[in-house]
Order: sequence, then structure tokens, then C-alpha cells
Amino acid sequence: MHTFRGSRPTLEAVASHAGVSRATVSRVVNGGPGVREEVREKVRHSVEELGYVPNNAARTLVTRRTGAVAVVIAEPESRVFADPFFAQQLRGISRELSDHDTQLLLMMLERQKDYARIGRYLSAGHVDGALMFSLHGDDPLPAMALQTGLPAVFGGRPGWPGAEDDPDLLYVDTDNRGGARQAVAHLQERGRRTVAVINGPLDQTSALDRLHGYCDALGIGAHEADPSLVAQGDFTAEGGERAMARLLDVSPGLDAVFAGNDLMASGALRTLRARGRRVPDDVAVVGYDDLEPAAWAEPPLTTVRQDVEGMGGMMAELLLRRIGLAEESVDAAPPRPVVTPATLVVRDSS
Amino acid sequence: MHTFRGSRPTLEAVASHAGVSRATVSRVVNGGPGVREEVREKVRHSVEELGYVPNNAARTLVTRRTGAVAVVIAEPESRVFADPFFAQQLRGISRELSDHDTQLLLMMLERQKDYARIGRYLSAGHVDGALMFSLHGDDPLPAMALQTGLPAVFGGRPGWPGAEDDPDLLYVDTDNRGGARQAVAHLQERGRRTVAVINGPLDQTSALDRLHGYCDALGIGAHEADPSLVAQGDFTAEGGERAMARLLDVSPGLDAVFAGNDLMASGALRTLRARGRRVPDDVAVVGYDDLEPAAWAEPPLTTVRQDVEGMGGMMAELLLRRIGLAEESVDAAPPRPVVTPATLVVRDSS
DNA sequence: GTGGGGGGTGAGAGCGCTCTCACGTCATGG
DNA sequence: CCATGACGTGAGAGCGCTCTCACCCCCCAC
Repeated sequence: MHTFRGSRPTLEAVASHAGVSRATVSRVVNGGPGVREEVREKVRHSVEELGYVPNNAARTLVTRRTGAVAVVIAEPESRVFADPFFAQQLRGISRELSDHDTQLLLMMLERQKDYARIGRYLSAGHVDGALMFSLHGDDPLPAMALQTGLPAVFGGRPGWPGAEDDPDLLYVDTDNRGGARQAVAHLQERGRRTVAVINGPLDQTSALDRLHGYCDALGIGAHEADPSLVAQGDFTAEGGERAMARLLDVSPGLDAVFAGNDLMASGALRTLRARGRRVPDDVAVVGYDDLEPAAWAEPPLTTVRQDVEGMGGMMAELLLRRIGLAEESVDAAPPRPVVTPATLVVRDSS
Repeated sequence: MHTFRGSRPTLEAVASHAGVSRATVSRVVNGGPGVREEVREKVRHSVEELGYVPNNAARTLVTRRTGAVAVVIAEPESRVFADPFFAQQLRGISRELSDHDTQLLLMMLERQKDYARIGRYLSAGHVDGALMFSLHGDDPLPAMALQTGLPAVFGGRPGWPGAEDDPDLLYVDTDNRGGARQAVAHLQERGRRTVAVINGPLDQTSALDRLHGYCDALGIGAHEADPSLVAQGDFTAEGGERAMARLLDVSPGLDAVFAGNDLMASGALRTLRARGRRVPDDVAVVGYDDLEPAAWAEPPLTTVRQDVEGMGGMMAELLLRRIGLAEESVDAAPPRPVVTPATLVVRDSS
């Protein structure tokens, strides 16, 4: 084993080098008050000269702060990296965290054993907080985390019973219902009569809310949707492909599709092309997210834009505030859930 | 601030609950030898009952082991997440690490200030080792890391002077030169006379090696390539698009293109389609990587396959062995660089 | 001249753990 | 019957840091 550490200078070393006490060095290093500028300068010089870097473990041991937060994504790596939604979100998160010198620990839940491991990890105090994504209805993890008191912020409104009423629950969501409603209304305005929908997994509130928005636009109740116009996808392009194929089989007469995200919409596009349907002439398609797949699709997708990167940033910010790391303005309100607006972007597919 | 920890039981608590000493509990928790099974059982019971979880900071403080490794990618998030190459690689890494209960810290270098922060972080002993990717020729980071003695494994053969000769340098690479040679030879066998190439950034050895392979197949020296058949890309689809456009402008007569990765090849495809060239009839295209963009392209890409996920896994394994965490067979050789083979996959674009 | 602050500094306890070493106990062999 | 050693266990030091508290010194008010 490499024991490359061990020779690293400690606070003590810096202290004796500078001719002061450990406490003073600590104060200087952490920017504490009550040290003469002259001494401060001397210490800084010693730190520089010895190449001192604080030992995080020791610091964490006493402060109970790790300076790291976990990003937990309840999806296999294959999905996490294939879906630009996570990419963008992570980008916003990463940026915000790095601005506060906080590390990002990425944990993806792929296999069953990962649950135990990550649950243990989170409750072991390795991180100061967690950002949780893509939680499905029956996921035991958030409850576990919350129970240990780990500060957490959710990506998307959590769907478990009672979540609605918990004033301490923090999440960042977008107006999924409103966005979906706009999308479908847009299709109707373009004269489409038979609008089908490709859902995301309905154990996620985002997918459910988008389905509700679809029903809203159609002026029907949540359970009155025509089953032959509703197909189930899984937020992947392949899922969209399959769902579109099923829809065409069942309802050959449809003239529009609203897909729960851009990836499924691209899949749908692929199937439509394979079946010789022209888009938008024969069938109009609308996606959701407005990420790369939308712009790059053939034809470019009409879709619903949400500020994904911004949402990631907000999640991080909420968490940092909850942890007490972000600078609070004096009269700052306690952190609260955030719901961002969604706007329709019209391109060539509708 | 939430002080949700603090009430967590310590080793001491478990010890007194089980009626043994701290040392014994520690032995049981860490699976050490020399404890009677009866006592062992009693301690396990107490651990269970009190819900004891070891404090990692304390443990790290004395063992100098953090149980985490950093994955450093010298690319902006936008690229990291857009390129399935990283995704796959990360997948392999993540799997291998989680099998050894080791955490993955993802660090992406986007802005200049990130360099200082990450350099500090790596040398501060927060992690037991680092996996480094996508290093460009002039990157100061690996040197920094290596200098502190941080165990590191590189993704792709490092390109700085002297790297070749350093016996301690660990990396996982693929036979880029051979793969490229195969790709271009294949184009020639199909009767293509004028084969152009779209490079990745030449300050990365992978891109450089692929260019060399191209020259090999053409039977020319590294610097004898016809400049009007060589275009510079950046491993992104947009870059491929632009490079293809330039090539067509300069060499309208070309009948084949070898692109340094699938993403650039897809971009090239897009440009060719926009310019009305048929693939493969007018122009044949070959990519590199054999990841999703290849299979999903229109037409599906002939490309060079490398086992990207496997390479990620190997990197992690090498690192764990270097750190001394992986189970070593008795007569295990010290870890050495790995170069994996590359094989041509023929699809419809050639 | 003396008492009382207050700012700057140091001493020291302790965070929770691991690990070395010493100790006690019991079987073994001369 | 005692020396020997193996084995199981506990005591205690210490990892590097933060933070409280006590201390000292200087300045000011009375």
C-alpha cells in the first residue's frame, strides 16, 4: 500500500514553525476573528512554506461537517447517463456546490444491494445532505434518509402519502401539469382531433402530473382518458418507440402524440418514420424537457421547456441553505419548495 | 443548522451495552480475528440493537483510508454527459467500486477555478486514489496528483513527456492505432479511393494514435497526410458536423470519411445528408467507439468497437489493487497498464 | 494608584476510532 | 509442578483538528 500521506504537515507543525499555538493557526486557516494582522500574515506564510493542507477527517470528526453532499439517483447508470435531463440537472448542481466548496458524491441505484449500501452510507454521516432524484412511489430510501434526519431535497415532488402536507419537505419541481396542458392545447389549436399520450412511469409524480395535464386539456377527468390513446413508456427512447408502435396498432387514426419527455418523443418519431407516417403532416408530435434530443430530432421537436439546469442549481441551493452553508441574507425566509414554470417551444414536429 | 447526528451511538456505547471493551467491538465490527464466537455474537446483537454505524471520519483519521476514490474528468459537464463514452466508462467504474464498498466522487473540470479546488482536494487526502480522464497534453493536474503520491490510474495513455517510460504509471487504453488502421483498411477494401479523416483533439493520445492508424493504412508517415483530407474535430457531434462541412468544401471528391469517434461520425452524417450526399453510396463513413450514437445513426454506423465499460472496470480494479484494496491472489503480479483490443463492426454506413 | 474591562493568545480537553501492547487464562510439555 | 506459549481481552495512547476557557497585558476610568 502506498502511504503517501503521513508526511503531511499538521497544524502543530505550522504552529511551531510560525511560533504560535495550534489554536491561532486554526483561527487563521478558518478565517476566524481575533488575530492580529501581523500574526495572521506570519501564519499564512508558514502555511504556504510547509504546504499545509488541513486534514478533513480530523476536522469532520469535531465539526460534524463533511463538506460533501450526495446526489442519489434511483436509476441505473445506463439511464442516468443516457438522459440529458440528469446531465443538465447535475450540471446545475455541480456548479452551485462548487461555488460553496462542497463536494458532490454521485450514487446511482442500480442493483438491489446498492440500496442497503447507500442507505448505510447516508445514515453514516458521510455527507451533510442529499439530493434525491427520480424516486419511484415505493422507494424506501427517502424515508430512511429523512428518518435519520439527513437534510434532503428532492428533484420532483415526492409522491408518497402525506408528502404533500409535510412542511419540512423540500423539493424543486416544475409545473408539469400546466406544461402538459399547454402542449396538448397547442395540438388541439393546430386542428388535431385525436391526441394520444405516451406516459412516463406513473409512480413518479412528474409523469402522473403530465398525464393529468393531458386530461385537463381534453376536458376530461383523470380516469376518463381513452385507453386506446394512452401508452406506457419509461422515459427512454426505446420505450417511446415501443409505445408509439402500440398506439399505432390500436389507434391507427391518431393524428397527434404528446410524449412525456423528449427522449420518448424521439423514439416515437423513429417508429413513425419506420411506419411511413410523416411528421407533422400525418401525425404531430410534442415532447417535454427541451433538451438536446428535441433540437436534434428529425424534425426538430415542439416541446415544453423547463429550466433544468436552473432547477438543479436551486436544489443545491435549497440544500445548502437547509444545512446552513449558504450565505443567508439577514431576513431570509426558511427554504421552501420551488415550482418553476414550463413554457411551450414550437418547432417543426407539430 | 440541523444537528441530526450527535445522538448516534459510539463504539463506547456498544461496548458497555455488550459488556466488553471498545477494542473488542472494533474487532468484531471490522471482522478482525481473535474474538470468541460467543462474544462476537453478543456484540453483533448490541450493534444491531443500538443501530450502531461507525463514524467514518474517526476511522479515516487513524487508518488514513477514506474509502472513496475520485473520478476526475477534464471536460465540462456538458461534454461528460453528452458523450456516452464517459457514461459507459463510469458505469464500469461504478460497478467495480461498489463491489468493493468504495465511494465514487465525481469531479468535472469546467472552469479555471475548478483546477485549484480539485488539486487542493486531491492532495488533501480526501480520497484514496484518483481515476483521471480525458487529459489534454498541457494539463497540470496529473502531475500535481502524482507528485503528492496519490495513487492514480489514467483513462487513455498519458501523453506528457516521459510518461512512456515511467514504470509506475498506470493506465487503461485501447489499441487506438490498430483500430483506426482496421477502419481505414476496411474502407480501402470497399474500393474507396479518397479517405478523409476527422480527428479528435490531438493533444489527447487517443486522437493522435487514431490519426497515426489512419496514416498507417494509407502507407504514409505521420506527417505526410494530405491536409485537405484532414479536419479537426473535438469529439462532439457539432464538431463533426463542422469538420465534415470543411472537408466537403476543400475536397468535394472524397468518397469516405473516418471519424475519431461515433459522435463526430453522426455529425458528419448530418452534414452529408444536408448536402445531399448519400451514405454509403456517395460517401462511406466509419466511426469509433461503437456506442449508442453508432447504432442509432441513420444509417447505422460502421465503427470500431472497444469494450468501454470493461475498460472502466479495469481502471477501477487497477486502482484498487494499487491502493491495496482489491483481493490479491497470492502470487499476483503488481498492477500494470492495460491495452485492450479494438475490433471493426461493419454496419450500413460503409 | 488601583480596579475593571476587552482583545489577543495559549493550554487542554475531547471528537470516535484503531492499534499496540500488556495482561490474564488455560492447555501443553518437560 | 512450574515454565512456556497461544489465545482472548482490555487499557490507553494518539490520529489532527476545533473550541472553550483561562490567562495575560494594556488601556482606561475612577
